[in-house]
Amino acid sequence: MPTTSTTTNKRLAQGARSRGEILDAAERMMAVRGFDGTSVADIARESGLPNSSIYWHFTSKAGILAAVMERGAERFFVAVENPPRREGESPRDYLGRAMHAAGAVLVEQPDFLRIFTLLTLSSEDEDAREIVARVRAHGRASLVEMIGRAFAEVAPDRADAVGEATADFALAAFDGAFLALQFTPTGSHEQLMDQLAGALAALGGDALENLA
Amino acid sequence: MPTTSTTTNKRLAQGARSRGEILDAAERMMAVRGFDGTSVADIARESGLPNSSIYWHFTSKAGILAAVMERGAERFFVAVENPPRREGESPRDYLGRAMHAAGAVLVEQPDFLRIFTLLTLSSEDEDAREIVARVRAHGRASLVEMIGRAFAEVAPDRADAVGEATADFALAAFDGAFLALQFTPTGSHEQLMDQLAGALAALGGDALENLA
Amino acid sequence: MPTTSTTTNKRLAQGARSRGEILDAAERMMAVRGFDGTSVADIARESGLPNSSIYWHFTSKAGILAAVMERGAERFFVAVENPPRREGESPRDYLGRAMHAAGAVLVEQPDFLRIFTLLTLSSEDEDAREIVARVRAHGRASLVEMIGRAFAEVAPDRADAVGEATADFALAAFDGAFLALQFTPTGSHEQLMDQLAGALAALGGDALENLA
Amino acid sequence: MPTTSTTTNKRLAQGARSRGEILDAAERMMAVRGFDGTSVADIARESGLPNSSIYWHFTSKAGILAAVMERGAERFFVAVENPPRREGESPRDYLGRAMHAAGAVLVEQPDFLRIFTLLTLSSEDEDAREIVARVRAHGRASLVEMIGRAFAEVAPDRADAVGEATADFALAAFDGAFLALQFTPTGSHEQLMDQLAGALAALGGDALENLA
DNA sequence: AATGAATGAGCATTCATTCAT
DNA sequence: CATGAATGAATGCTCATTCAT
Repeated sequence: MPTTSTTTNKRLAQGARSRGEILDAAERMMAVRGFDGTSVADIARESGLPNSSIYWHFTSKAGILAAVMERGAERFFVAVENPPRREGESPRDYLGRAMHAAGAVLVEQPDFLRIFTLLTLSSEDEDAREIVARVRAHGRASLVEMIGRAFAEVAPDRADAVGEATADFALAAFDGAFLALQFTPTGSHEQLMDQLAGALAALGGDALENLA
Repeated sequence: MPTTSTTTNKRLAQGARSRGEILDAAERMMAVRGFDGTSVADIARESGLPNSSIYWHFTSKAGILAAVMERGAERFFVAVENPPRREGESPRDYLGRAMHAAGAVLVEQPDFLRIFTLLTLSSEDEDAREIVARVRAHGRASLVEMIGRAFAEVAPDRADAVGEATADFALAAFDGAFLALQFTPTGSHEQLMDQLAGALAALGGDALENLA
Repeated sequence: MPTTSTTTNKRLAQGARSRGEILDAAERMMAVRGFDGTSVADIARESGLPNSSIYWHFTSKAGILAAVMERGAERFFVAVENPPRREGESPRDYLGRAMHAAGAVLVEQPDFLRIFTLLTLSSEDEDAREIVARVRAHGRASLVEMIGRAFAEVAPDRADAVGEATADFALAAFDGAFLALQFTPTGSHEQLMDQLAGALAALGGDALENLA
Repeated sequence: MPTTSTTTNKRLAQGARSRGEILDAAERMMAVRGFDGTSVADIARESGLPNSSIYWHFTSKAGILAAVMERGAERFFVAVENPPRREGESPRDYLGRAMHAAGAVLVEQPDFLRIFTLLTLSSEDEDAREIVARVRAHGRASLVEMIGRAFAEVAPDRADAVGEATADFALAAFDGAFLALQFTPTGSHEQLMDQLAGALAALGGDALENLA
């Protein structure tokens, strides 16, 4: 593992570069072949570094996955910020805009999402489950906020409750859209996002009534 | 009159039983650890047969997966039959009933669906892709029919078009519901199915107007 | 193993046919891939019989080899009969004719000779060594006789001694010719045989003088 | 000035030593049991290194064979240098001396020659065939030169043609001598070499006349 | 900050052989 | 006369990991 001493910056820089290259290689390969299907030797070959150098930067293969996910989650969290609401905008219109923005992550970070989804399905590993839980919770929170913001004007008091009531459905549809895209890479995620916005507007309206 | 003696049949029957046990073991393990995470030795141990016996029944590890999927797909196709519509039933009500029935597969055949979803994400293999394609196509067709049936009374001429327009969204939401359930095994798939029915009723109504 | 009882001839005939097909398949494959390189499963596939049927006809894989060699040796012994001498024919001329005839075996029984040569090189096995010894001894004896016959007229009393003195060299050259042919299948074995006849005529002449 | 430190060299040297030991073990075993008859585990046991270490030094079992042959061919090429001719020496006498020297390789490099001959017989592999072709071509060229040198004085203009005309026969006899020695390890290769010299002197004389 | 060499455990697969039928 | 099913031992090879340098 790298020392934190104040040796020449060049070494530090080179170290960081190598680390990044390993993570890039690992992310690319694991997205395609999965965690088990990607060997440390594969990552070494892909990154151009010798096998053993990987163990200087990471303690284990699982450690690489953890680092890939950590970096990916960071980027993901940055990307899923909801847009501000425009005055007078209907819930349906806001949801359309926000969902469209959120959908960008489907095509911009497919590698991260593939590994993430694979992890959702196979994680017996404790560390992995924790990351999955954190990312899912964050994604859900973002959807809760999005839906809440959509209904903030028409029902300021019950907006949050509406978000809470429909977020799981929204998250499921979002996940499913990603899955569909994996199988049909040419598919239109934009139509799916738009339909999801429509669905949430309707479901939200229903929930609003039930909460009355 | 069969020429094969009863003694021969006994031998054959035992062979078929062994084959089935191998498939059971493989399905169970691959659903949990994935294809790469499941070794042939694992399957052997789980099925109680020696490693080499597996190769009497299947030509390769990939062949086991293919057989697991084939058998699973058959069972799946049997299970996803849509219920008949009741007279006077609203689209929303029929969709609620049908979706609820369809949702049963989520808890009844989780192993098959796990492997199937894993395969959707990682399949570079040609044979695997073909099975995935077949099952997805069948599932989608079933949803098209379900939605069409729901709107058959209110718009006999445009019912099929409505199904076609919303099936991809429905499929995505269905997939996503399964995914959510994998991460939160205690979650309520019934609520998700009910919300999906509501969403489809709304989206279907919209589509109906656009088609007018 | 087959019973020797007087059951219907049909069964016996079928048994013999199967046995022969196994031997044919084994000879073909072992000539190309060697003994170790040929699996029982290979022979089964090539002969069209199930794996286990082979063990009804032969006790072991080594037993198949033994049978292949036995049959091959029989055929070989039939083929290497030397032609009779013509009156007044010079040693060189007779050797030319006889060597040419003997050379036919090089192209007519290449499979047997390949396995035989392979066996010469690798045989640790006792049974194999014995067969090799028998065939080599027979081949050598045939050459002794050939050379003896060639010189029978010019030196009736020392002809056999001449054969004895040059047979090892003749055998070596013969073996080497076969080897060369394996590497260069298009090569001319006839020229080699003719040169061998010339060489033996010369060496025989020398030997004749030394024996005087 | 080499940049590699002495400590690094130590590591490298040990690696080279291990590689050599693997080759030694492989050569020894393959000469006795053939390529197929020698397992990687055998080589590992014989060399004292674990199975997996062999794969650090070589990419495959076939790669080991290739390396064994490469090294063996190099040594072989060094060993088969023909001696210079002495003034006034007869073709027969020179051939006797040269053939005797060449025959040394039969007892000094039996392992290489065994593997080489085995390869001649069984090589379907392309790389193997290439090495066999190279070694055979080199050996033949050496014999051409030997015979040419023998006749250089008595027929300076036709000496090369004589070599060319008899080299294939010489090569065959040489191969055959090796083969005979494998079957009868106690046999006298020296007598065979001497007879081969005699045969070549005679055949060469004939060829000389035909070329006149 | 890195890396060449090594290693024990495990991988998918094939082996020669057996045996109940 | 024949064979479907099975099996323990081995096959060539890859795995994640370690460590001296």
